[in-house]
Amino acid sequence: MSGFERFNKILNLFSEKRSSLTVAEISEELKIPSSTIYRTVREMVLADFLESAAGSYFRLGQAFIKFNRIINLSDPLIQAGEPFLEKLANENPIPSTNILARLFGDKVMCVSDFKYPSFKNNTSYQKGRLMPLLNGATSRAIIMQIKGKRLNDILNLEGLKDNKQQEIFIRGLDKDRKKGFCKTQGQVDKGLIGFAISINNKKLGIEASLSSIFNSSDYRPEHEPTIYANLSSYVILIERYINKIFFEIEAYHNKDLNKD
Amino acid sequence: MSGFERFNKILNLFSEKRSSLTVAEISEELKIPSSTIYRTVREMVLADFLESAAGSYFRLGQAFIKFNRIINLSDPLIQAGEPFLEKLANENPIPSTNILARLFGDKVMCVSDFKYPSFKNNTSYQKGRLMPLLNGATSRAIIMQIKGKRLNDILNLEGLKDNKQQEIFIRGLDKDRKKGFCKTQGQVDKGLIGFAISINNKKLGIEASLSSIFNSSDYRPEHEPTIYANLSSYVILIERYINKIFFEIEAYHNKDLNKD
DNA sequence: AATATAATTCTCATTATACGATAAAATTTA
DNA sequence: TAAATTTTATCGTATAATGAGAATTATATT
Repeated sequence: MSGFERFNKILNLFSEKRSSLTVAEISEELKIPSSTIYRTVREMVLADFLESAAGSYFRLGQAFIKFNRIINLSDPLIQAGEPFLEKLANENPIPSTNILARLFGDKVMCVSDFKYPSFKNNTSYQKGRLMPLLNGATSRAIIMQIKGKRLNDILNLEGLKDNKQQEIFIRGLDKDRKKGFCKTQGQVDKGLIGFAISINNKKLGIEASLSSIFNSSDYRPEHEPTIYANLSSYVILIERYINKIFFEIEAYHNKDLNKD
Repeated sequence: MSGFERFNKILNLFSEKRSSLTVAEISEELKIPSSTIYRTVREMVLADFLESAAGSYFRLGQAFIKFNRIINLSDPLIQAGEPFLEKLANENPIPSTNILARLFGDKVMCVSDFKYPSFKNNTSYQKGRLMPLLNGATSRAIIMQIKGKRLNDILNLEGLKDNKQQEIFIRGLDKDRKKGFCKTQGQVDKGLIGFAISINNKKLGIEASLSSIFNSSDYRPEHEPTIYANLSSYVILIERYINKIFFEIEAYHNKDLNKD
């Protein structure tokens, strides 16, 4: 096992449920001698990736808060989209959670969310959380941007290996792509209904979606036109803003070049 | 340079201002051959610490969003304190920003903040941002919990090496500690005035503070009693809640032991 | 479409350094 | 204070990281 691999494996032992670990526990989990773990953990503490807590436990360190902040301040999608989430929530005809999600490699992650105060249900969608790739409107509106070999690779990775099932899934995506939006009910959380539209920027490598999630019990068919109108117009605004950011980034890079 | 050190150095090239870099740039900055950087970057991309963006640039990856979320959901201080920040803002006599900050190693970091809607000034205090260690009430209320050799080490690290200056600074802290609170004006941001009280939990290794920041122009001396009353009562609540969490964590660990 | 240029991966010999067993030291608990 | 646990240090060895350069792939230019 290489140094970096070990580093990564140690970090991935931490979770919502298990937020602190002892060296002995890490050593046991990874089947690696504790003398080695001690050395690695010390390095990680020194670099703020871990911090020592009470009772010889270690937990995740401030480096993640720091780097997360940098992402928040610089991610084009978050920059462009976050300001609109609250407005979208206010304009929706019924209480909603509104989500910006992005494809990272082969995972869909929620990068920003705004919940209308009176929206009761606790959605699975929360900033920083990985989403099921094949379920829910949020993810579908992202996956439907991907085609060909890459789509097949991702579907295989997600366990959809059966050729017939894959074909059905892909045909469903094709339909949604033609319609221009996704709508799913209860695929991720029971009692919820979700609507989503794709956000895309090739130049920045952004494959994302904007979605609104409602309680099925609040929802009536006559709401649908407003929901789509809202999503569509905000997606246009967001994509335009992302494009603006792209040119700013490019200008910044070019400025750098001219310095030399 | 060791493998982990390189990994860390690469990450620390990223900042708010410089949020994406090419391999060539990294190689140039660190004076390391690009073949090596390519290999390391590839590993980091695979583990989601970096992601490739447009134009052969790389930026910070989703791992930081993920781990940041785990911290948010599990950090005892954030769990215990965050729910009170909005209430504190509402109860303060004038518009304020309210901050939970913590000592990590030798750095003070804001881990949560709530700004009252009509509070105009853009404070330097934001979640995820490192704070100046020797200035501002927020930091002072943390530093004043530390004594002896450790305090000296930190002061030296921060550049306060002159013995006489150190003595003056420490005597100031002693006074604040006796008073039980800190108050500073314009030390971090001009035109702002800050009040802070220490939060402490030895068992969990938490050295923190709760603070309220106001515009100096809004502030009148007659506000002070209310400000301190608010801060004090919320610190008591927060410390009590942290203690409760400590026992929950302990119970969880013990449960684990019994499994074997 | 063809070529030029840049970006990325691969190969391989060398050396550095990460590794783990064990001992020593420091810290915590009884 | 002693006992136990946690953490650091030591050191020979094996392994895995390194960097130069070639080969491949992707991107840009004409």
